[in-house]
Amino acid sequence: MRMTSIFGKTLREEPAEAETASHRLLLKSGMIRQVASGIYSYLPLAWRSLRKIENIIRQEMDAVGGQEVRMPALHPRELWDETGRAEAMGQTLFTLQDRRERPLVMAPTHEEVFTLMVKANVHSYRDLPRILYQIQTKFRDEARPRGGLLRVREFDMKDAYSFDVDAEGLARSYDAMVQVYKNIYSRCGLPAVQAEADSGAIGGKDSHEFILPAESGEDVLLLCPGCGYAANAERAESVKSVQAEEALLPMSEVHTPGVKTIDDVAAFLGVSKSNTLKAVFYACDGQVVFITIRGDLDVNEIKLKNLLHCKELRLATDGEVEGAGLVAGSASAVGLKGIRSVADDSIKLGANFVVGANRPDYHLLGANYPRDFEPDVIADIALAQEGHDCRRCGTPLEAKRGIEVGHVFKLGTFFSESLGASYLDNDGAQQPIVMGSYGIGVGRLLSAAIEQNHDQKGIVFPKAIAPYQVQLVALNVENPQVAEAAEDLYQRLEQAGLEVLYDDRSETAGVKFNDADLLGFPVRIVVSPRNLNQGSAEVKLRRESEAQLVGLEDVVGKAKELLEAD
RNA sequence: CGGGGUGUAGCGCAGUUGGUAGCGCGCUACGUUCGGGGCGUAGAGGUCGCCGGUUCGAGUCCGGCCACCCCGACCA
Repeated sequence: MRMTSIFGKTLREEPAEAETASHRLLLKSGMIRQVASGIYSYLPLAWRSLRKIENIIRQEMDAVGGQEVRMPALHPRELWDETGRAEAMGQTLFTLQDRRERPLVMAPTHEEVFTLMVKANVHSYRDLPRILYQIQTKFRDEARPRGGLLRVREFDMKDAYSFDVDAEGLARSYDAMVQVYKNIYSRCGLPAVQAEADSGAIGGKDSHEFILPAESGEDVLLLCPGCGYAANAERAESVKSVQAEEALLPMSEVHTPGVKTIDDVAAFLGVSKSNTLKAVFYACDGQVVFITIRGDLDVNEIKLKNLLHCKELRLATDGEVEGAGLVAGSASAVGLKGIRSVADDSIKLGANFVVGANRPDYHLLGANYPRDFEPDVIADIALAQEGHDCRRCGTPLEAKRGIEVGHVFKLGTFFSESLGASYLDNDGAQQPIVMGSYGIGVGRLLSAAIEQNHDQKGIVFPKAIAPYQVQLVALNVENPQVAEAAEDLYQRLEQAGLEVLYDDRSETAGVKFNDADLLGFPVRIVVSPRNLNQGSAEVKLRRESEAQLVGLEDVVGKAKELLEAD
């Protein structure tokens, strides 16, 4: 392709809208164009890269026996009502009506239609296992699209679904898919970390996310440098310190005028925060829930939401707290009646806690579980944080922001049971099909790859996903010798099967070099009067600063060699 | 949905007390220059986000709306 022919232009000035590196570089290089919030057009360079990513995904999926299919993006809403997901997805689901006012949805994912298709085509254990996938457009009305292609409302996604006879089969499919994902990231130049993830209210038991550490990411990853444990902060567990054993003291009241927060209580009474219990009030589908957690810890709302099985969880309003007869700032579960009470298991790790006295300006000393209070449920609902110790090896955990570049779920039988997808086992008994689901966003992978691979001057494309492999730069194209040599080289490079973008514009050297650095193809070849005087051209990798002079006849070989070694 | 910000040429921006809209980049033509965004001359390019109001007159003042960006909440 010639630079004078290609559709799309690089920008000289920084796009004002873009803050994250990949967004800025995608706009500046003229690869994408925004149409509306979270909706983008892809120009030829971006599209070539996206197709390369898709093909890598196809190759890896096919290698484990995945079969590519194609599902509709438009679904009848009743299908989503049947599994309850229309309600669960809420406003994220794009909905519309057809001319007869029948409700439809623009599909955000495809568990339902895949399950139905399998229901129609799988009847026996002999038809299993299967792994099906598609690469197709998804629609999600995200509350806040951001970061260019990082979070958008319309995007191409590879979604795969596994269908097995039992949990053991699912485990095999799941492991195979995990390996597929690792291969994909490695080929795309992404050091993604496999992390334990929350599977959501409808997901099954096991779930992992693949997270690329990056400042621009939206997720928080907790990593153990000691043993490699990695988990999304939504789900991570950590060691809660254990207080030294001490004899139980009787409860006694203490006057604490104006003291409300845990910090104030600990400071006023001269105790550590882990010697206090904190009361937090949530509204779970409108019902006030009383949470008790040790003062040094915070509530993980995802864990709490999963525990309570509620659709909507939020902090209770002041009105709701008062209405429930609770005293904010001096509340505790001691003597609590008529309100659902949940506690973090940290209440067992210590004794003689300071708690609220349930009347303003007073606290209680020497509160002990279960002598003085007994919550309805005790579970791990604490937020793991940086500096907490790893559950497995005790090393302090590190926190990193990251981009979720893939998510795998063990779904179990939720969808097969709600939609009636079953098979006959070899005893002739009906069994629900056991499912897994696996997703990768193609555009997010591209932007993540750029987040990971760029420098001050521009993109440094990993070779497998670069729109072109070679940028051929001719300086002084008006010079007939340069034009002739560059044309000849261009032909020979293409004949050798290399993908070349030939910069045949009459621009100055600075413009061309800056554009070459911005676009960031792996190999740059420079033809100029200076090089031609030595019968040579210059060959250089984008990620290296030093070029080498190579005889014109050897340039094609050198370019191939560099690409293979890269 | 809460908080903050921005809408003027393809991109980046200026526009004073209200008086018929400007700069840089890019684009077109010509000339010059030629190894890291060179220079000159001449051009083309605008419903000033939208609607309403005030006024002789609104990019500018007032009211309403819309869009986009950032932080947070949310995210099967």
